[in-house]
Amino acid sequence: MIHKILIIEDDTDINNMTADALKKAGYGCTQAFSGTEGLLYIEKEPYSLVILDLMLPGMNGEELLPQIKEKQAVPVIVVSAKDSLDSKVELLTSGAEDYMTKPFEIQELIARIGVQIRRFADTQGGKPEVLTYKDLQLCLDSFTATVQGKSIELTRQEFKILELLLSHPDRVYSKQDIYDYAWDDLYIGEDKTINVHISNIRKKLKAVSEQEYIETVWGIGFRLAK
Amino acid sequence: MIHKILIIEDDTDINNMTADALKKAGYGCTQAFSGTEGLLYIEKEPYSLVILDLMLPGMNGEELLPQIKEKQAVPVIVVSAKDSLDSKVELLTSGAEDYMTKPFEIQELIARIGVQIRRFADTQGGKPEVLTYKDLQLCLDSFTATVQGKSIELTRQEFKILELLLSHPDRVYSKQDIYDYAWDDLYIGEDKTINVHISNIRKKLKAVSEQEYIETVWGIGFRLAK
DNA sequence: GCAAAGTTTAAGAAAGGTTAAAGTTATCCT
DNA sequence: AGGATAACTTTAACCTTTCTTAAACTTTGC
Repeated sequence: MIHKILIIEDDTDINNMTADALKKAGYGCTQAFSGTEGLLYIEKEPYSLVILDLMLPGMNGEELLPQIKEKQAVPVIVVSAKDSLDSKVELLTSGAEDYMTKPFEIQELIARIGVQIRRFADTQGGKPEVLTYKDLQLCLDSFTATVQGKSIELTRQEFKILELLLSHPDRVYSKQDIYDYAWDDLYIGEDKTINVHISNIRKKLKAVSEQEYIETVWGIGFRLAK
Repeated sequence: MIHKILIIEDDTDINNMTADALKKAGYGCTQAFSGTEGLLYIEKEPYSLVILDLMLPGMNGEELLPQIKEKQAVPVIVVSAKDSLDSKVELLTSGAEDYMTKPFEIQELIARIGVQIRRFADTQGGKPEVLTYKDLQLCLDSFTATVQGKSIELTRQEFKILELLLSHPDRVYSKQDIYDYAWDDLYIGEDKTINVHISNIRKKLKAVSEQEYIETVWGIGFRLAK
C-alpha cells in the first residue's frame, strides 16, 4: 500500500524539494501552498500524514492544526523556524504528533514520517490478521503459511503474492498488479519473473496438498482456483 | 533493590537537606526545583516515590499531581505550609498518598516514605512482569535474564530486543519494528546494527544453552524459533 | 499447426545475513 | 575532571538465501 502525504508549505522551493524526496522514498505527495488550500485537500480525501509549516500566509499553522484534526484523524508533523521549547510543547499538546525546526535534514524528516505512519497504523489497526482460502492459511503478523495444519516455508515475494491473491479470492490479478503489490520499487524487466514465482509457490503447495490453488487466466493474469 | 525518590521542591535548602537525609537512609534521590523539571524526570524514568511541594513557581503542585499520576503509577507524598483540612482532603482524593505540613521532622518523613513504598510494593506486587519463552526468562523490573536458572548478562539494547520478541512469540519483527521499540531516538543509518545485536544475543545464549532461540525470517526480520 | 502465452528447470546475480574486529560514544569510578 | 570500562555502531569479508534470467518445453486458442 502506498501512503499519501499532504505537504502544506508556502515556500515553493522547500515544498518541491520535500515532495521530490518523499516521492523517492516511496510516498505519494499532494502539495498545498497555503493553509486554506491544505484544508481543501483534507476535506476531499484521506491522507496517511500531513507535514505542516507553521509560518503560512493568511491562516497560520497554529490555527490550521485544530481544523485539520477536526476533519481527519491523521498524524501531523509540524515544521517551523521557531525553536523555543514553549511553542514545541504547546504544539504537541494541541495535537501535532511531532515537530521539526528549519532547516531540517530531509533524511530525518523521512525517518520521522516513518515512525508516525507506523505508529498510527498500529493504533488504528483494523486489519485482518489471518487470510484463509480453502485449507490454506496465511498469518500476516507471524509470516507463516499453513496448509491443512502443515506449515510451509515461503519467501518474501511468494508470501506477498499469495497475500494479494487471498485478499480478493475471486479477482484476477495481472502481473503488473502483482508487481505493484509485492515489490517495493517499481520493476522494469522480464515479466517472466512472476511466472517463476507462481511456479515455485505451486510446487511448494503441491508438496503438501493435492488441491489446485492458483489458476491461470490466459492472457490476463492469475486468480485463486474455484 | 535501591529505591529512587524524586524530590520536587523549589526551596534549595529544604531540597538539599531532604535529599541528604534520604540518601543517608539508603534511598537514591533526584532533585527537581520546579514542577516542569519534575515532570521531565517522571517521563524519563520510574521512581518508587515522589515528594511534592505544593508551593511551586510556575506550575503549582495541585496542577502537577494529576499529571504525575497520569504518567507514572507512583506514590506521592505532598508537603506544604497549608494545613487546612480542606486542602488535605482534596489532595488525598486527587491522588496523593500522604500529606505533611511544613516544618516537618525529617524522621517522620522517612517513616512515612517507608510506609508508602512498602504498601505500594504490595499492591503492585500482583504483576511479576516476567516474560518466559522455553527456558528463557526475562524479568522486566529487575532487568535480568535467566536461561535454565543460569543468569546471563544483557546490555540494554539486547534486553529490549528480547523483550520485544518475547512479547509476541509468534510474530515476526522487522528491523524497523525493533528500532522503534528498542531505541528512544529515531535512527537513521546502517541497518546492520540490529544484525550485530542479534548476533551478540545468540552468542550469549549459546554459551549456556544448546537451543535455538532467535530465528531469522529472510527478507522480513526476526522471530523466536518454533 | 502455429504463434503467443505460460511453465519448468537450472545457473548466475543480487540481496540479505553473520561474524569478528575496529572505531566511537557513553558511563562509571576514583 | 579524567581515565577506565562497557556499550553501541560501523566496517568489511564471508556466507546463505532469494531473485532474475535464459533456455527448453508445454499449453492454449485461432
